Amino acid sequence: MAKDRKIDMVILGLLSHDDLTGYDIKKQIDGSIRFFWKGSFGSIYPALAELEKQGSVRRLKSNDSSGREKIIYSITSQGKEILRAWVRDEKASNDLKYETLMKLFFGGVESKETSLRNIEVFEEQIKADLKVLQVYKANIEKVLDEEDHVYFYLTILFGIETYEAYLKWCNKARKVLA
Amino acid sequence: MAKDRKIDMVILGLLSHDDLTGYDIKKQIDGSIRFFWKGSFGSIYPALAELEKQGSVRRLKSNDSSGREKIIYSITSQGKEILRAWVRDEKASNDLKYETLMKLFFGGVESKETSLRNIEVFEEQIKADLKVLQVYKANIEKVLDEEDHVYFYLTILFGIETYEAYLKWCNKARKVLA
DNA sequence: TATAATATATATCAAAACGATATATCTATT
DNA sequence: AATAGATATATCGTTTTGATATATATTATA
Repeated sequence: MAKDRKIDMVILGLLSHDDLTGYDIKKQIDGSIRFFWKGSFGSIYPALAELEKQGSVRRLKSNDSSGREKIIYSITSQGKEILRAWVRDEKASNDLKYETLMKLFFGGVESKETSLRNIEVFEEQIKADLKVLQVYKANIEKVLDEEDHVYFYLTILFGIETYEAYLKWCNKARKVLA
Repeated sequence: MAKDRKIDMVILGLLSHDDLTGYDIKKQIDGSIRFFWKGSFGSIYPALAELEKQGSVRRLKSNDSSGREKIIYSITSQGKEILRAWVRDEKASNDLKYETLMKLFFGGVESKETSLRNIEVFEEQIKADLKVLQVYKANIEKVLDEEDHVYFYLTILFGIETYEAYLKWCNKARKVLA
């Protein structure tokens, strides 16, 4: 047991760049890092509460004049050290769950047209995501000289490289099935 | 709630090819489909028990003469229909969790050497997996004429295509960091 | 031949994550 | 003024993970 909660590292990582609310964290996960990670409110909010209890993050006063509740979190020096230790740790689990591929793997139980359709749906999604990635790439290339942007840039390149490979595979797969 | 359990589809899919034990299912997940899916005993055994209760799989008599307990499962016609309906359903969630990429994304909190090392570890793993995939490919190309093997072949091609893209990215990433 | 190590096989459990839902406020649009 | 959508926190049942326990069978090695 005592599994390491990966969501903690996402949170600490994002907070190492900026002070954020739980909602902000979710937005960033669904935005710039969605090409290699995902996370839900159901894990973010409880994790923030525990990280605060542990002293890895602290609550900033919400200077929102309205009654709207909003909790802005900030990383502490302890949190920074935990993040650094995790980055230094060589072991990393890279897990993918491609339901599309699983449907294709078991495609023999249905018609060839069904599999072709599943490939098509996958392809459409990838094409849409690739467009977004290319916009990210163009924007970040303008500010690449700033130190921290290099790391963001690398993950964008990863997304583009893999998504282009997916599209290449879609074409091959179509030919093999035909 | 009432989320659809993906592990059920893995199990039904694998049982649509062969009668298997829970242990066999785990071996197949860790073998031929590990390039796009993963699953643990903790989900397999409870899922098998529930699928049996639902009538989607049935228990075959273990004709093992020894005292060794061994439960061989077989898919029922109901199970086959559930599997087919899932394959026909266009929606599919393709989720990846690349801890390596996350470490790189937050690489700014540590030295450049640390990030280069993380890339190196990733690259070694991918190279090893790629070799396995190429062996699979060579073997399956000998029996490609058999109907069901085409679908396996497609997933192998997917693995090779994406892993080669990862390696290309590793080289690019090294250059960008340098 | 004994014995140690590894593979086979099922099962369970706490911790983690998912995905959906509830609640409420703020902002923009019609 | 009404409505729709974005912001924001929180919780809950379900699913999955990853580790561990238990026991037998097989293979390797001393």
